[in-house]
Amino acid sequence: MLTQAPKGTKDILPEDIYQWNYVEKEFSELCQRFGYKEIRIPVFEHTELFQRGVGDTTDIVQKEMYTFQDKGGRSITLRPEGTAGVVRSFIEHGMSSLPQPIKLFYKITAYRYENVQKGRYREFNQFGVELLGAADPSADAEVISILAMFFEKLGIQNLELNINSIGCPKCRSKYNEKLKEYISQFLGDMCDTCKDRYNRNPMRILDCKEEKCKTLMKDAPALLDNICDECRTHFDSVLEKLDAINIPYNIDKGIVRGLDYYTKTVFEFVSKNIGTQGTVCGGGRYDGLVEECGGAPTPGIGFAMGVERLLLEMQSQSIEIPKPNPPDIYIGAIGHKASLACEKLAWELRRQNITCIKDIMGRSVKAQLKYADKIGARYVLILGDDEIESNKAKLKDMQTGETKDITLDTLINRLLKIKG
RNA sequence: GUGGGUAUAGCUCAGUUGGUUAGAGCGCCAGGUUGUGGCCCUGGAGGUCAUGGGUUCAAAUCCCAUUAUUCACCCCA
Repeated sequence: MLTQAPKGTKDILPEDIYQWNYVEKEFSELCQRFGYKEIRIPVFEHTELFQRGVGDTTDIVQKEMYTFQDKGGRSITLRPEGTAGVVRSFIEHGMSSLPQPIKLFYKITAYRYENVQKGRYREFNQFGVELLGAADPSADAEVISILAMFFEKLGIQNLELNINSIGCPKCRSKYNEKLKEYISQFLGDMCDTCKDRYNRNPMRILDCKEEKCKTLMKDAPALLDNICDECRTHFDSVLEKLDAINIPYNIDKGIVRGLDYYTKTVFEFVSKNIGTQGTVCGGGRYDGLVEECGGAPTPGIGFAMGVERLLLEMQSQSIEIPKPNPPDIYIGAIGHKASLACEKLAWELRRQNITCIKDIMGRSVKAQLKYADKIGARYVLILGDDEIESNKAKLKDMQTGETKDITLDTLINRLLKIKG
């Protein structure tokens, strides 16, 4: 146990970190290109924020939160997602009096106590965007287009965009009545969880994977066919805008996001080849959330993307991520005098932005060369007494194996030139 | 919370019907004359055979439990 990371957590090792750095950088750059600014929010919040924001009836709040009491007796929860914290920050810092809309993005870890499987961990990483203060369908389309462009930028193909509208509270309560009426005739034949859902959140029954429930629900009225005129117009307009920028989508009447705050547009990008947890990202509109959390009524829309799933998908599509450059030069020293000269030289090279590795093991020349080879150094310079005397050294090109005489004074310029 | 698979060196894996001191490849470290990598050769370090019980003269091997891991259900990113 002592030497084992807790269940559902993972080290990201030095040999893999370039992949994370790459997608993080690409995401940040793209968001900024759309006018979004990064926000960093706390890893933990007051538990009630998530109870209120994510919703008391959700699985996340009911059984998946890392909740504990701090030494001051407060109930604290590790964030299970990012939206609630961002909304809290929006309210706390009075962002409604900044020029609207507020466009934010973030890169966070999140925590859910669930059983682990492929593409699902207890500590996981999300990239997210929240757009607050814009009620227009253009906002929905913009947020979705960030994702489409992000995938395009990374070279990811064939993710399916599924989209739906789950209406506003008004049409949803009407629909819930209608749905319950439909279900009531054979409620007795459904699975236990669905019986439970019937009272708490009947819409979830549409999502049940039990065969018997599925067949019973086959002819159930779809929410999308029962939303009010305003929601319908909004939805049609979102689709029209997606068409205008050639983003393909499937209308999926079955999408019911698992968080209570969603209204109107909900969507997800799904992969078929990274296992059963194929949702790479999901999002939607949450026009009631800011008010629910104590702010002025403010529309909002956003998404969250699972970075582990994103990387899985990139691997499954064999997308190559640029690897970091190997060291420009390795400097080896023989003897005391040389090692002092070597310190000075390495310092100067590094100051000039040259990646320089030097011996700190006191190894033999042969071992130093071996090491330089293993770390992929482009050049090797060996310094001994002779070189210091003559102020000349042999610079070895590790790719060709050639060595050339070079005066030490010109080394830096020479390397800078080679680097381009 | 539920079900299946798996657990031997840093990594990938052998290990016979239970039978001496548990192996290989890769990796790591050192060496193969005086100051030069890759290939080759030699040597070395590194294992509580996941943990705890049980059966047996004898267990990495058979049985039970626990833990971890993995895949799936549920749910989600």
